Amino acid sequence: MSTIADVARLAGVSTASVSRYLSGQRVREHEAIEKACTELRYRPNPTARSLRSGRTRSIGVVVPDITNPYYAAVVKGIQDVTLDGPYNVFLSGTEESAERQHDVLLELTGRADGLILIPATEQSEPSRELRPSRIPVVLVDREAEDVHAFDSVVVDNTGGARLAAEHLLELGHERIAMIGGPLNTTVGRERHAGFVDTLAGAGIEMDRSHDEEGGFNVEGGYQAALRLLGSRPAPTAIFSTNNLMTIGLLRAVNELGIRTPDEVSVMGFDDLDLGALLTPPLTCIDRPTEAQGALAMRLLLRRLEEPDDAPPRKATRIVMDVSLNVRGSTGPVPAPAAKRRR
Amino acid sequence: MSTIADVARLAGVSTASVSRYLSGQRVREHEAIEKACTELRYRPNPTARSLRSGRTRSIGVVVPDITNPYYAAVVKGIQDVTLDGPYNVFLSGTEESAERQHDVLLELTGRADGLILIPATEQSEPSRELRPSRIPVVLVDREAEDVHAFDSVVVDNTGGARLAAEHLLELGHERIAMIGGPLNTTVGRERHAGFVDTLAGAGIEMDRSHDEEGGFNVEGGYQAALRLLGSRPAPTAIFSTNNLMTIGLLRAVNELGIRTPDEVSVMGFDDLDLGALLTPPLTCIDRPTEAQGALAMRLLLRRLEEPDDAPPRKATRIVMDVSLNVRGSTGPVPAPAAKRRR
DNA sequence: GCGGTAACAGACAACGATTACAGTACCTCC
DNA sequence: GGAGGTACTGTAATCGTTGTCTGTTACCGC
Repeated sequence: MSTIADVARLAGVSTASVSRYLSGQRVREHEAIEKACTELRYRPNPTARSLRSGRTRSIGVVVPDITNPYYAAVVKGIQDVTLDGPYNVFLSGTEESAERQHDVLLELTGRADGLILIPATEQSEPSRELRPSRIPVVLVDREAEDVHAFDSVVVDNTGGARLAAEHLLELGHERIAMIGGPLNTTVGRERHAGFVDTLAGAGIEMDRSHDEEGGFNVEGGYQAALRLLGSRPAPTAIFSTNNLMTIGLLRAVNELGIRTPDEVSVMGFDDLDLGALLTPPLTCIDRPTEAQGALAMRLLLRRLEEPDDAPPRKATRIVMDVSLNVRGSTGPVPAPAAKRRR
Repeated sequence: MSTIADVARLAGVSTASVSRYLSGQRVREHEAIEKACTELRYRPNPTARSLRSGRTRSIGVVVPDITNPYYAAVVKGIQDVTLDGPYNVFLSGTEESAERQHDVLLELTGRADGLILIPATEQSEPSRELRPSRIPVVLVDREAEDVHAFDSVVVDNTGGARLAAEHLLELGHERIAMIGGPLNTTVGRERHAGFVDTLAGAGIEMDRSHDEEGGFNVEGGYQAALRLLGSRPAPTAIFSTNNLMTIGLLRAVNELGIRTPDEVSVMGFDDLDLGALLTPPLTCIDRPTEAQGALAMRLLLRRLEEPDDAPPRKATRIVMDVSLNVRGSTGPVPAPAAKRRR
């Protein structure tokens, strides 16, 4: 690899002139320099630039698991925004482990100018690692304990859960179950509260045994669904509060040979990749995914482009709307027959 | 951020001693240095290290589209291997564009020690960008024109297509259609040849109108499927040669209200995320995904850890086996009735 | 012809780490 | 006591770039 010194020598000027030429300043020998650059196939060394300038021109993106289509979509949204900019993306996975997240954050704060983080768990308070380094951070999907410390992009979890509850109520369901996430996460809490409170507002108290927790993963959703579908009286509708648990739920329904929506209505928070192609197609709460990532990246860019002496700006918190996507997996309560029987 | 000089000052030693301490050499004042390091929360600046050592401790991973679950799985496999190593991962997307791939490669060759590349298209010969930089590259899934230039990890496309053809033949199908990929890609060619040749070997010539091309994307698969399902006589079985086109195919089948496998058997190359949960569950050619990524990363690590003066090693080409996963979407040819009718 | 001022030039010092080199202390052994 | 070895130390050069500082030149108006 040739260096700026090689170019300078070939063009018969100083390295300073080459540097100036590269940064677009007027330079007398610009023709000779340009010629030398192409001849030597010169590309400035990004590492040296970073050392000198103190900016790495990289951002770090930390997700729990890239194979989760939701996270992949967020990353895609981020990439769409970075596309024409100067920033490259470091991608790291935490596997939902607080310890690993700690390591990853420590590593990336040294290598990146800014971070987009989907926290693994909320106990794993990222403030400790992140505050001292002073680099800007945007949280996506989940929030940190100290909401005001970082910019964040989240969705209206409470509202989404309310939409789900209202939809099921409208269909006439009363024995309604939910598969929630851990209540020590904001997302878990909000979706739980939004759902339970809406039911309560309609005078329906959810049976304790119908209030399951599935750990936001496929297996947890599957086990929870098995318990729900085996309970008597069984729920006539089940709301799963994230995509992975919905997959577990569908697997359980499938294995038990239970018909949807004739015997039980099911719906999820988050669409599935093939949600529309399932039989019946999945009713769900839809939320923006790529748009969430894109928005997070724009927030981050705004921070990165701020001059160092700019007055500190308060953390921005963006809440994105979700919508109800009614397809075939929810239907009227299979009431009369089933009810009369007992 | 504190520097090695700060630590040295606080510990009352030279920067050289601190550096030696950090690299594990015996140092007299190691206690004072350790204390100073923790007190100042010292973390060595990776950029400075890179500049000095000439190694960035990063690798670049270039995929066409991270929202494709197959590519996401490959990335996951790569991450699993990097987990405990010193390497960080730059992730870039090419959006299947040769031009964008060109830019990305140019950018990453300057910032990474090695590259794992899933080429966007094969016309976009990556050799031109990559050869001069001398950094090791491993190709995944698709190959470059000059096979011997780079390590690669691919799957047995021909064998997979053969398995698919044999499966359909065993079920008694004769009017068999395929939705292939572009024939200017190795993958497209191999899957096409494997399928067509196997049919021919059984004395079955595929109708020209049943030999569709779907561009390896959802829309292409959908359009091709519409044409196939509308053709007369319609095929009794359709083989789609990648996951995206399979989604398009399923969408078309769904919209037209055609029953599988009663009216038409469908199968795909690559499993789908929810393939097992579809009704009927999807028969497909299964291939390793995360394992492909992990293997690629190990190949790359081997190159990266080679001393600079090592004798040049020939390119390694690894072909991974695929398997047939029979589920419900393929069945016996709906023969008698349909056949007799004409 | 001269002072003043653009408009550019090159030398050199950073940025933060590593490492070759050249000490310097201390110990051992004759 | 001195030679020679061991075990460490600090100084300074280096990686490739950029920005500051200090020229140097050309051209302007008077």
